[in-house]
Amino acid sequence: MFNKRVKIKDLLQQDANEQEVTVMGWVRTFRNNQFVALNDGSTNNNLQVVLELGKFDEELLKRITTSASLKVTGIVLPSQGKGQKLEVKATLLEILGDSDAEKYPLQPKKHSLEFLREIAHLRFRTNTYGSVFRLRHALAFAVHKFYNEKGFLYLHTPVITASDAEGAGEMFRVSTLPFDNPPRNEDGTINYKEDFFGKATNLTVSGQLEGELGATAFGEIYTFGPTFRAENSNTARHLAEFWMIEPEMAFCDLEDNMNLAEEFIKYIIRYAMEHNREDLEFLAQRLADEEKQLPQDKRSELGLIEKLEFVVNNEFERITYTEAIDILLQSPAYKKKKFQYDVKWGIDMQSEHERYLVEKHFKKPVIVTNYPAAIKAFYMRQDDGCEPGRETVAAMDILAPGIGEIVGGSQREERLDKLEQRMKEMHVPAEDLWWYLDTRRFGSVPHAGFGLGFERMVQFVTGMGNIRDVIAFPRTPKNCEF
RNA sequence: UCCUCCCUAGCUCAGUUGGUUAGAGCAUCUGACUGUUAAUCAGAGGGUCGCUGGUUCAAGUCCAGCGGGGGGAGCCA
Repeated sequence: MFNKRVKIKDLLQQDANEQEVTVMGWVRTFRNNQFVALNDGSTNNNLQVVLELGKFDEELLKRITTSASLKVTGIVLPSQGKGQKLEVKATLLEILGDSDAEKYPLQPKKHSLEFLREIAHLRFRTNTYGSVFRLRHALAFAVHKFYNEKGFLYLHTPVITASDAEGAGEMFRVSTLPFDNPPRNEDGTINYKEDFFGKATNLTVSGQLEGELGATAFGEIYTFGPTFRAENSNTARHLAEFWMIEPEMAFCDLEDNMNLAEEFIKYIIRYAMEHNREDLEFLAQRLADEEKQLPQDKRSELGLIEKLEFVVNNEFERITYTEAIDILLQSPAYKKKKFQYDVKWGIDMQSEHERYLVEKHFKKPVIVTNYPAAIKAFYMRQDDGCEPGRETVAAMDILAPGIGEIVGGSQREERLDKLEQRMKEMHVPAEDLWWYLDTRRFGSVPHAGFGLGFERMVQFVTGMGNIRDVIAFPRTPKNCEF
């Protein structure tokens, strides 16, 4: 019978009622041969278990080492010590699993995130990752809660896909062919007709195209699943396997799309702030301590919680691409030639430009809309009435301080002729996407959607600087451990 | 993929112009103490200096290649 155990988080919220309880967890520290700091993952706050001197066998006490797992039954009493409101005076103590202190890599001391990343299977047992992953859970739950309350249908789009048409990046090939000797056509190319699906297949880079199929039947749908990019990206904000949320709405234009994205982001942040306050406070303190070592000018103006409150309580700035370029051209940074890359209408904005807009100029999340058609995807709706040479599309990117692009979306091109013409221009094979084009053939409607990188959202909320620290088992180039 | 920095004990890091037996703090172990808060005090053990090769009388230290990691950039979410 294990299910009679009390979660430490719940126990710590009770009064010291002198009742008997049973708790289970892992030892964080064992002080003075008397005090066990026990943690069960429900909170960073440890339960103090008191072992009265002489009551327990010496050999048993020796086995209470860092991360040994314990079952403790005892009486909940007001704590005589200072660090906690209550404690459990043990009457029964059972070691469920020993932990060899000489071999166990985690110690009751500060470890670097780089080291902990190498022991990702154990890092959940630290306060930092405990808070990060409880927050990740809260955010994921809030995503579903938000869309459910809005009447969106959760659509599971496929992980394996045959469409290579989206151009969102390099793809991972999925195949059961023998890679050392695959069947070949007469011209030497690989014969995918012999492959499992009878054609070349890959892991998905986006559920959007399938999402549009759902939206043009259910009205509003969202997807929330894993996404794969085989880019050789070695940065603190890229993963080869990450999670993305992609809502797609029929009868929806660019402005509706922006409104939803802004409301959505604020909702899930607010949910985390309400439900995981202690974890946020812990991470805020961690970040503040870390920044103490930085020079004054590199430190954040706002603490983590102040930053989130600011985002939740203020409107996102909304500007067009053209306005963004004008701001950059007028900026002191541009005039002093501080930018490494040149600024002019038509460029794809570089990180330094986006950072200037978000972190220096507006100091809040910014939604940039109506990008040049030439630098955006084929499915984005072409703006009407553009002057020649300045064609734009109804795209919108949300840029967040410290993270960069957190949302990318657009109103979709619902006019069949315009879509087909654009696909031709961009060499997207229309015959492979016949099913996508059918939505424009049969009852086409104005519709829009966006993708939100979930890990980047978790980074933003937790303040973690490296995306590898907000996903349980990060997949990056040359790294697929665990 | 490019630029740049780093790799010394379980962890974090010192290690001088190349020079005898490579150090510290924390952790671990042993003992003491016992209402502690990353407990404290005393002692002990613990090293293929990332790997391979080169220069040299002599390499942790200099050079080259490879591997791994950090920061920045590109690609993007």
